[in-house]
Amino acid sequence: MSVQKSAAPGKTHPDATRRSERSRRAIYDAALTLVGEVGYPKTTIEAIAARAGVGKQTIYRWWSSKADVLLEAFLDLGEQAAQAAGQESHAIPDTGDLAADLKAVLRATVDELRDPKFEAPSRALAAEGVVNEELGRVFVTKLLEPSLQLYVDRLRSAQEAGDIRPDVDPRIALELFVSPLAQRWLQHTAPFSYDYTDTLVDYALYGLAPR
Amino acid sequence: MSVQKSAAPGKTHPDATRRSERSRRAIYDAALTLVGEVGYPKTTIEAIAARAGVGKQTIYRWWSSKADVLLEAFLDLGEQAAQAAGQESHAIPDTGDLAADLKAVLRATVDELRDPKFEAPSRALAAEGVVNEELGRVFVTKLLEPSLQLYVDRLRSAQEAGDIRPDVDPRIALELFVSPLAQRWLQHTAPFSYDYTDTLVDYALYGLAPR
Amino acid sequence: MSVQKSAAPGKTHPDATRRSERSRRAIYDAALTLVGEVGYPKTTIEAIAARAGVGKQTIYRWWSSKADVLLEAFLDLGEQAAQAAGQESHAIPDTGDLAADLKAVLRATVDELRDPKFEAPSRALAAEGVVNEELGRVFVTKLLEPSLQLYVDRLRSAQEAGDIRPDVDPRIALELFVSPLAQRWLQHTAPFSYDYTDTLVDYALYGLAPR
Amino acid sequence: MSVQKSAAPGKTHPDATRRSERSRRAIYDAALTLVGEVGYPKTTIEAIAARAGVGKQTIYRWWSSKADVLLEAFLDLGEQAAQAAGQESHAIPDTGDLAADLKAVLRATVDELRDPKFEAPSRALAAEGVVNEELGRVFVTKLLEPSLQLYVDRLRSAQEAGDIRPDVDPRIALELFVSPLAQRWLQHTAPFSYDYTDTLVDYALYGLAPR
DNA sequence: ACGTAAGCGAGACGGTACGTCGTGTCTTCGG
DNA sequence: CCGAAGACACGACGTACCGTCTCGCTTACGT
Repeated sequence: MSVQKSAAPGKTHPDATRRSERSRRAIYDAALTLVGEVGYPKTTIEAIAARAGVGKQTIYRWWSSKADVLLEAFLDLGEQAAQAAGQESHAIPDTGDLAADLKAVLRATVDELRDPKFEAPSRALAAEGVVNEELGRVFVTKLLEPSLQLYVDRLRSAQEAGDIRPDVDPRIALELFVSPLAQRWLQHTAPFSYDYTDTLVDYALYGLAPR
Repeated sequence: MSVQKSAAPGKTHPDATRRSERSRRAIYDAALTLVGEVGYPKTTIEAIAARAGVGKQTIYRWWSSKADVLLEAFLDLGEQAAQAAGQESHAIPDTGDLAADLKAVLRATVDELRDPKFEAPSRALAAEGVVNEELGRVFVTKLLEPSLQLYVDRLRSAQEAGDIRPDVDPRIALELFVSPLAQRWLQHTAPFSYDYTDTLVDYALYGLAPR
Repeated sequence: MSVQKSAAPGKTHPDATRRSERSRRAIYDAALTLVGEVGYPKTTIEAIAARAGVGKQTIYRWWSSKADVLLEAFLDLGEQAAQAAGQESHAIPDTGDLAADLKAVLRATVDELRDPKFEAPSRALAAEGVVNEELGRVFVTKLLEPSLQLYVDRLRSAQEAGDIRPDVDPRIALELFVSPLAQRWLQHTAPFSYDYTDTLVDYALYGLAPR
Repeated sequence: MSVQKSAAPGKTHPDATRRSERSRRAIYDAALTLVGEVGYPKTTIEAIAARAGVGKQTIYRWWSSKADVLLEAFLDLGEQAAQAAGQESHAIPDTGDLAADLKAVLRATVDELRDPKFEAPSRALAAEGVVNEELGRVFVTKLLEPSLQLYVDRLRSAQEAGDIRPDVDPRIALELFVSPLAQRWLQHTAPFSYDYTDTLVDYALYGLAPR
């Protein structure tokens, strides 16, 4: 996968120093636009090349598949957004009130998942990752886990403050409220709302059984 | 979508009474087999037709897409499995020990998700459902929700027994342990084990905060 | 070929006495109309059946091919025209002036060949006959030769009158003026006119060499 | 039609300078071979492509129809034969004896029409030309008329020599012996022989009426 | 008069070929 | 010497007809 940093053992990339930055950007833009317009399955490499004003070979030279192009385009989009947002931290706030902090972050996540600009490509990537293990691995590693790690950090801090039982595994704990939201979004099993995410946090923190 | 009960407003199906049961079965078998053998993306309608000994048109006559064929084939597989299992109830056991009951069911689910016979087609359908809302809707309605309803029933019973707080919404509550498992399976975010599902049940029932 | 009267040695026709005259007529009409409208190659048996309000099998029951249907339809058209024209003889007039008689008949032929009602089907049949020897044989036997025989008769009469050399073979002689006209019509090698057919008769009767 | 020289007003051909000569030749060969083997109607574009080891698209890129492919293949065959024959003139011999010269050429024509190598494709093209005016036009222009022009030349020479009446139109005169032969061949109206063509020349030159 | 067997309209079926589109490779040519 | 342009072999698409095969349903015999 092109995303890897280390040199692939097989055929290596051409000289990256001579690469046209112009083309790279145009391809990212075209790919994201097309996925938004016609959906992932109808987005073709030929169309991306045509829209980007680029030869097909220029795409095949640097990426191995449509999914690969889109994945890098999406990563790039994220980086750009991050830079645009300046140094605004992605860390989860730590006001001392764990429930409130988690609810706030999940509400922000709800908003983000509803942003149509991100929806089409991220949904496409998630779907491809379900079926294509290689891409899925990269998707999780590069995009998903870094986000989840923020929850791990906040939960550890809560453990130190005594708000979470010390024997709880934060990496599993975060799934109690993150995964339900993810599933509702991915599989349209049910709509989501602020109320819903708030409830998730309450249930997760205090459990279902009577205290 | 062929799965719909109501007559479609657009072009209607041909006379279903004259339909060849033989062909229908052969197509289901071929579709499931091929998805298992070469994966969903490389499964083509031409190959299904050839393998089933059927004209392509016979597929296009009754289904609107590859995804539609596979969905029905999978539904049919489920029905057959259900019938084969006779009246053996799918209900979640109710021994009075809620945690034990849930852990047992989730362990069984883990086993099922690992069964390669079911994995390829269900993964394919789930992925398609992520990106194709119409199919996703049917997938959820016909396959997912009926299974989830069983948890709702068991949780309600637990509420009556006083094992779950009465103000808890069972439909949301079940997501605390089902969705994390689903996400690990779908997105390969992390491997799953009996330990993991046991932990999920414990966290969900008793919460993360100190009691 | 269905046109044959004698029972074919192989599979025999179904009971002809129960045949639906209504369907037969409707099929002839539909076939001729369609050939006129969309041309022979785009005329399909399915379309003929649909247009005639007839099941496909009713066509396959009585005819062996599209060409066969059209041939019979055209023969029937000719018979109908003949009957409509009453007993008006098709014989070539014999006024005693051979050249004038031939010119008159050829002028009538020119008119007929230009009648669009006849053009499409007869052109289609002629073309099919070029490539399909079996049909070509029937076409020539049933349609072409009977017409040519009329010229043979007239030329023989002229031989008796001393207007044609007695050693001339009339069957060959008629081709001197009939075939050129046929070729111009069939192959669009050149347009035809009354002048042209008059010239043909003159050349044929008196030769090219100085007298 | 691809044969046209002028740029078509509609969609234009792709860049002809990059065209694969190899493919072109292989397609010609495959087309002619297949027409010879299975006949024109059973010759499919798919089969031509497969036999030629070529993608279907490469055929559709350069030709508009099966007939068009075959026409060019046949024209090419003629050109190759012409080149192979070197500068050997195609002109009709002029020994001074017009009748003998014509008889000789017609006898050669009879032989050529019987050559199975030429028969299948030329018959197929002629048939197609009967029904498809556009192709017919090209067929006549490129193949038929150039041959007929040779007769025009010889007849004019005969006129200068006084062997043909000066008021005779050579373009019409040649049809007296060429068209009958053509019709017998095309429509199987009757078999042909050297005797027959000899007779045609005699009748045509000296007429049917007593001298 | 009444089955019963045929022709009939209808149309689903297994196939073949169509003409188009996209893939990934390869070659040509211009900046 | 990279990159745009695009021709190429390949293969799947979804459609159109082919010719065969049931389906009921008349319709007309032959007992």
